[in-house]
Amino acid sequence: MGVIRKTKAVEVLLKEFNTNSVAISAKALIEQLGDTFNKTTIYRVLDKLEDDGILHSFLGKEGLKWYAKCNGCTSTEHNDVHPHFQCLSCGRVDCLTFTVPLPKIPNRKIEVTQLLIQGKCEECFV
Amino acid sequence: MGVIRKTKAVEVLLKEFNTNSVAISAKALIEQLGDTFNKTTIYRVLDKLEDDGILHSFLGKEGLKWYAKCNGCTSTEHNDVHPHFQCLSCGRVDCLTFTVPLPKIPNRKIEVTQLLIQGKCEECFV
DNA sequence: AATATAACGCAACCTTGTTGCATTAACAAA
DNA sequence: TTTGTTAATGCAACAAGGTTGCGTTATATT
Ligand SMILES: [Mn+2]
Ligand SMILES: [Mn+2]
Ligand SMILES: [Zn+2]
Ligand SMILES: [Zn+2]
Repeated sequence: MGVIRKTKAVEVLLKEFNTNSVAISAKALIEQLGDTFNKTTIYRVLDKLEDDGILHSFLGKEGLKWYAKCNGCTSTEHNDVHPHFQCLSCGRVDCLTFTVPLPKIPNRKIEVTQLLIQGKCEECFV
Repeated sequence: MGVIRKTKAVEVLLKEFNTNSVAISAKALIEQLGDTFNKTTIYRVLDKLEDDGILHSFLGKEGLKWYAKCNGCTSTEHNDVHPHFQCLSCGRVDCLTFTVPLPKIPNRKIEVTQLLIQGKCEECFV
């Protein structure tokens, strides 16, 4: 189940995702807020916000867990699935708005697709 | 640098990938061979075989590291990059032979793309 | 204000993977 | 075949990201 009480931690984490439009890793949030909140709390709040359809998560480089705001998802329906882009120079990660059409794979049922594109972002691309 | 001496561990691991056509996780190899070889050895041999262009690696569900045989790669050129499919029922992972065309992303340079498709494999798809 | 319990902090733990170092074994030269 | 070089191994200790259990705190309801 998701968030029930509007605690300080929920408030601060939500603000973090509302002021930044990029994705944020759990690791970065702990580095940034670890003095204010215990890392267990941060992991738990992120998890609950994902349950609520407010955030979605995905794995970046080296298997690190990243979170970003959802668009039009609910606790019952997580529909906004999309590729993510990770800059190999500055580390920045963001959501891409397009979807890639996959070819039919015979006799297999596709349930999830996760696409991570790595390269140089607008800032780092000369 | 890659493998220089044909040791027992190299031999056994290579056979593992030659008799199975699927991908194998480092974790599974350690579970299977951990009595015969130290896990450190297994990790190191896999790493070297990848350097040699004999194996390629990628991250599966939950950030676990998987390895599979390369086709036509060398130590200097790792060209066979492709999507992977992980069955959510039986856990089996294999390489997909197609490539997905990505749209141009303005002002960004794409260097790597990793696509993991999850669902039900031929065996588990009813 | 009193109560119920969701959320928290803390410590201890788990898992995958890595590092340093002494020992062993592959391989080629003698 | 013996010897010498050093790549590869085993072991123990560590690292990092994340999880769990439990006693305490604070939010929300009455
Ligand atoms: Mn979403
Ligand atoms: Mn390859
Ligand atoms: Zn960048
Ligand atoms: Zn399957």
